[in-house]
Amino acid sequence: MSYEMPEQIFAALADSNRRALFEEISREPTAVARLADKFPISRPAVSQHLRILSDAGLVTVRPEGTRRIYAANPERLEVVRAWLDRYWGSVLGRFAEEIDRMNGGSG
Amino acid sequence: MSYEMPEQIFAALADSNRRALFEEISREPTAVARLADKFPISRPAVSQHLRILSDAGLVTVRPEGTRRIYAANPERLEVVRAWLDRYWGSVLGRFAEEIDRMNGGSG
DNA sequence: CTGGACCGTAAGAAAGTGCTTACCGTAAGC
DNA sequence: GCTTACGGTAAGCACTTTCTTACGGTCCAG
Repeated sequence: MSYEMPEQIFAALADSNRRALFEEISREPTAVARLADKFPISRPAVSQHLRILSDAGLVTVRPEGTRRIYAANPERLEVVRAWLDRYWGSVLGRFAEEIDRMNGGSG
Repeated sequence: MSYEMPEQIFAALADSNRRALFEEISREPTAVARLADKFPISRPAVSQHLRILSDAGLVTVRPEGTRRIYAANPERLEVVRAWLDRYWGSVLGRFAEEIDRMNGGSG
């Protein structure tokens, strides 16, 4: 396949805590401890979620002293949109074939 | 919240077998046994995936004799697109604020 | 009614996920 | 140096997911 599989991205976004973290980070680049304060999970749990988001390319890190500031990488969501567009393209393509067939295009 | 949470949809699409099943079904409404032939998993496994896709509203069923024909419900993906749009809206909103701030909008 | 095709569900095994606590390394401040 | 704040990672646990086989129910053909 010539397009990137959204495997990790969908998996990353499938968890509501991760989606919430991602949206929070999108509002403002944030350090880990601060995220752990805002969410009802421990700091290591936050770290682990951030790891998954990072592996999916959805967030980036910037060290700042002892802190690590996580920022969103919204462009990465283009992969999802591309998947949607491609999907719709093929579905609409099939729909067009159907219409064509109903108009006697091949029968 | 005034918009529907894409919880189940993202979860359903997070599995690659399920995405593949969904795309296959989108190409053409298909019976369970036929899907089981096309995929490297057992028929019950297919049934279970279809259940999850069905619960997420991504597919519909139509009985045909003893067969059950599964068809895709592509409109359901609008929930994903809506999430993306809403996300981008807020991100771009923040970006605009940033620009405004750089132009001395509030400082 | 009997036989065969189709399919959902139950049960159980194996693997994966998400959380916690405990620990260790690194950077800044005294 | 010593202490404090910060955060990644390991270990272990509970829960969930995903698959299998086994079973039972439904519809059509004869």
